[in-house]
Amino acid sequence: MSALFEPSLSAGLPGADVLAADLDDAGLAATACVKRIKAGETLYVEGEAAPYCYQVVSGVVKEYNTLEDGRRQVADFYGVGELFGISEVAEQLHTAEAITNCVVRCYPRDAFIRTIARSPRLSRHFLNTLMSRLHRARERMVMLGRMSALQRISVFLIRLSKEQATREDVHFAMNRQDIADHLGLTIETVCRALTDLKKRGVITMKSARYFSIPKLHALEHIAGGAQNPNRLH
Amino acid sequence: MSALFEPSLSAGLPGADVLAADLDDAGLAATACVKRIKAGETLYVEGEAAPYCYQVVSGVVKEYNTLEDGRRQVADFYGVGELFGISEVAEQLHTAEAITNCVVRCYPRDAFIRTIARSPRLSRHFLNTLMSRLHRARERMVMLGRMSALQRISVFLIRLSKEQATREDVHFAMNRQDIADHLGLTIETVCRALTDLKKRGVITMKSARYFSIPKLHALEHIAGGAQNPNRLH
DNA sequence: CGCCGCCTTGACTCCCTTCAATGCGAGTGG
DNA sequence: CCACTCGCATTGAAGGGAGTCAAGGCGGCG
Repeated sequence: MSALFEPSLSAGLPGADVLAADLDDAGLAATACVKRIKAGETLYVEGEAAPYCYQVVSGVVKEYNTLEDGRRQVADFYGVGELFGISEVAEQLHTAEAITNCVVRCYPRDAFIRTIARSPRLSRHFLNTLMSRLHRARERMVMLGRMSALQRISVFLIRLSKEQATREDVHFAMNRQDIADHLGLTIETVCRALTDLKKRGVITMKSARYFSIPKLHALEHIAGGAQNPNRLH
Repeated sequence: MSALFEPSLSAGLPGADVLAADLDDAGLAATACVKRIKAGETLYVEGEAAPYCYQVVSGVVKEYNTLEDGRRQVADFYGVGELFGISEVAEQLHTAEAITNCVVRCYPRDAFIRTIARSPRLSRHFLNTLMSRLHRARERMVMLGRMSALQRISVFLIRLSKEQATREDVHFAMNRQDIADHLGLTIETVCRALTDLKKRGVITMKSARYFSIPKLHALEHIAGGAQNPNRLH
């Protein structure tokens, strides 16, 4: 479907995980199965047993946590090639849901970990994946803990733009609610921030799901914290 | 000095990292050196080269990022036994500073990674460490993105209490500013939340650096999101 | 005692949320 | 082709939680 995130892989940007080919070499391909899930369907739910871990073959998946009151925090979005659904315990820590129609490869968790640990090459690769995942999480902590709504949106738009390796007609695979849940905002605040950026001429939007960045420099300046925090309203 | 975090290690709670003994076995001890740093001193700064990664021998270390305007986001606090200062690139992503007087063991980064990857046992152990670190980061994202000040403080107090395995005279190794920077709040808000919990009788404090939890259940209830978000003021 | 760093409290402001209404595009059926 | 609907996105108005600014309070130490 949409090519979201794919460019990041071919470009070698963060997002490239352990390659399927590598896993094949290690004999994991035989144990893996492939699953198709439609947009909006849930792959697994927080708390349930985790016999498998997954890799996106096509489409985009989101992982999130739900609070008692129903609000959600989207931990991350995963695109083609990315691994997800694996943790130190055999229990899912998040709920995973397909944002677009998806194809995912499922690896039996225990065999996966055993195989990875046995191969120095895979170990190293997977360690790097985890460390860079941790890095991403840390960057998001800064965003959630210390940035204004406008800054968060700016950072997010820049990220999408980089992943798709273009400043023209960058695509939102996720809806406004998902963006809000990812950035720790409400859907209204997301809209208002986007409107604000449009009014400033920093971005343009040909539809709700596509934007361009005519003034990347200005966007980066806002994202970077600009002396004047560039608040909303 | 203070025993903060130590109980967590003996209790096997998250926090126990690759054991020094294991690293010794792998022949890394020979390459490691030990360093003493006084409270308040900086071990490394965001952006500089990262020839080493570290493990806390005694004391408590904080890792943080600084924004243009000087505000900080404390990514994590590390206690005895925990590894820190390692990422997928040979560059420090955070600034590390000693909160108390500390002793840390320094491992040459490249040798460390190579050795880990070569040993299935160490690989597996380190993978688990990273995954649980990622888990912690994700939990903090929920906290930063979706919780009120009172909830964040409650979660933090519970965490400290668990790590020190007591509900009596739990110790803050860090000052209020560090707590604020960790929880994405201001120092004043931290104080007010603590005062609020004291007024409710949920916690008591014999001094600014020690607290007890007479009503753990109530604290957990507040941390858990309580239908009524139990806002501040 | 008096200084100094850290902590606490108060008053006010403001960004973001909340609540509510409207807009808009896609799909459907008459 | 158009009316209708439904989900999603946008905009407006009002209120509140946390930030900001400012003034003490408290404990440790020379």
